[in-house]
Amino acid sequence: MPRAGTRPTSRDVARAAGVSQAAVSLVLGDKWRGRVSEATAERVREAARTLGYRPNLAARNLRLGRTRTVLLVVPALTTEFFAGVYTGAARVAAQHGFGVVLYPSPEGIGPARDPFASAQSALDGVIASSMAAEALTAIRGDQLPLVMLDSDPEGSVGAATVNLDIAGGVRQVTDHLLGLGHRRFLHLAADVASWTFEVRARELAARLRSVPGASLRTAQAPISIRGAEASAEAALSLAPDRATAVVCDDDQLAAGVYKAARRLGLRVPEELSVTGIDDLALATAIDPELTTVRLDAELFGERGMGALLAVLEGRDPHASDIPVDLVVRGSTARAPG
Amino acid sequence: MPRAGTRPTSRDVARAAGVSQAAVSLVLGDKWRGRVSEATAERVREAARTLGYRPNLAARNLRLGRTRTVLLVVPALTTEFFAGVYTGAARVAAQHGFGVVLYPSPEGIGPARDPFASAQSALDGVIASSMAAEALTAIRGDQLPLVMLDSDPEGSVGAATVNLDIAGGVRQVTDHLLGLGHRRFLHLAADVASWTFEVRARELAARLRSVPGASLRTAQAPISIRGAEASAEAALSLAPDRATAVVCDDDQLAAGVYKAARRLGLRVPEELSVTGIDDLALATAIDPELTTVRLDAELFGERGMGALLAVLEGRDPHASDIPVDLVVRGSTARAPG
DNA sequence: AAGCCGTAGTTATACGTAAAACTTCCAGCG
DNA sequence: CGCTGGAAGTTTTACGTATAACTACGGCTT
Repeated sequence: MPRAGTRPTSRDVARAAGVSQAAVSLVLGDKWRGRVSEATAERVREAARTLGYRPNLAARNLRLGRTRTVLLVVPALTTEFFAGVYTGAARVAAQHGFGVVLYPSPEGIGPARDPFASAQSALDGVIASSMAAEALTAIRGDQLPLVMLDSDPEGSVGAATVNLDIAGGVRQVTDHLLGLGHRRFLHLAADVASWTFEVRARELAARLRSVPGASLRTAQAPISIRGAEASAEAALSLAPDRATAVVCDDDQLAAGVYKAARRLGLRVPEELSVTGIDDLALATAIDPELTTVRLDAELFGERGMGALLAVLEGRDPHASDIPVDLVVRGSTARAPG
Repeated sequence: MPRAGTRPTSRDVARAAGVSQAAVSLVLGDKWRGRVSEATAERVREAARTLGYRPNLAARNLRLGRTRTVLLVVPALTTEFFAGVYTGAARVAAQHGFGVVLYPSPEGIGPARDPFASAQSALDGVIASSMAAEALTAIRGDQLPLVMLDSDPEGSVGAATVNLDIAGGVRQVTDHLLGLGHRRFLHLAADVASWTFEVRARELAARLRSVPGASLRTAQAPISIRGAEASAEAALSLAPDRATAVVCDDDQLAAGVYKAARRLGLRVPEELSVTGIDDLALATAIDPELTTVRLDAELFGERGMGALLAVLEGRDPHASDIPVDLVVRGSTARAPG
């Protein structure tokens, strides 16, 4: 009989079933074939059920030296994108008996010097978005198996990388706008130092360089609607050779451009075409609906977890970029004039 | 010298500092006053530093019988609201040496029968949103300390509750619209069985019952822009006594109403006033900006964690509702006619 | 009949930490 | 001078699990 108020242990189950603790461990761990008779095994299972036995994870983790838990490090969860990444990662993890702990970037959460206060040694591996930069050094110090999301394949020596084909998406957006006759571009860039944004800038510039008569201006903005509004309003005020198309680093920035356009009396898409990246719910909430690049966040998370599992099992995390799709909606139209 | 490839243990630190393992535990656990000399303590700290020692959490948890980790159960993270709740909870938790594990509602994540596959016994307590209903029974079975967010104070026997003053918010919204002359109301309700939504319906109905000539119609919709659009379009098509004000259960639903209004050729706010609840970024992205009730998600999370800490320490989690604010923007105007 | 093997278990141990209980030494007091 | 008491440690144990190593026994082969 287990002492009241305490959770039953495998020893309590053993006592109830009239066997040794080892037998309980074997049966419940599904390692009993040829070691325990079917009748005894059933008695053990029955005892565990009636006592409501749950193995103590701390003890198991200590014994096994691993936790079957991985950490997902993401920037602030201000959009549903990383929620989707989490969902995908957690689904694949669950299929393999793993759990995923979500670690949104500090930003006032705790002692920033130790982003892993709650996790520390209790992890088997880490999946980290390149946007959560400051956490990386700490991870490296712990030399845990690491998968980087949307990060420079060259720069992340040692770590596996899983990337979205952002370059391809930007190419599609640019070609779409060029096809509509646009030549004067504004790139509204996120003011975050992260590879995934560098790719956007690089690809857009590269694409436009090959087009005679094309011009590209760049404005930086914090990733928020208000921030984008201010930045875009300033950039679009230069009347004479104002841009006719604004390529934004993400959908939130695009929503800010809508507001700036409204203030300036510019109609979207007649006088100004706007594009985003992400395809958030926001993209269809605003009017006109936003032409954007759809990123499959859940697939991204699934692939990330898949790669980490591969690393953990000593397999090769063969990385190929995840394709993205241009979704043409009402925010882009033929260039004016 | 610790064997290569393995993390150093407290015994390794002890060896390096020339003391016993117990001394290391005392020093690093800050329980050494009067038990270990300052000089020895410093030697231990130095050794721990140079070896890069991190205590093994599994061992500590096993020894102490607690994990200093709590679970936050929330519905899907499709808006930034629960991200804010997490941030607030995690901040307070960190100040008390606790960690918070986020558990977004299953919805295809894992074996739904066991929502705590990754957590199980490794928890000291749970904070759960009433919107994540199915998880509750499982929690109850584990009889962990529990704090419910936005849940019926009567219904949640035994558990502490922390609530937003949603009723007050609905009252403010209704009074605002009544003051603008509106009498025909449509309530666009979330089709989720949860106390926080029941309160909205009850309070709105109660308020309007006391107003002569006021009418209230209700339409249900899934919490998404598309869902709200379809539901609102149907409800607003009844031409003769169509509602002039739509009170929505949250901002996403309100965004759907905008789209329905656009399809029906109704101008917001001239012909139709619309209100939301939450004050998400979305509220200022749409045009006109949305009149809504601002909920302080971070404060909500802080209070939730505070209440749980109180329960864990045997104190009284004195619960008072968290005030909310009506934010009047461009989506509400005088009733037409 | 001796040896062997498969079945059905048990006993013993290790994981790393925290802390209770013990030891040793020395200073100070009566 | 013997005794007390505090300082500064050490030794030991327990937490609950998984598993390696061992035992006991009956049936079968040779």
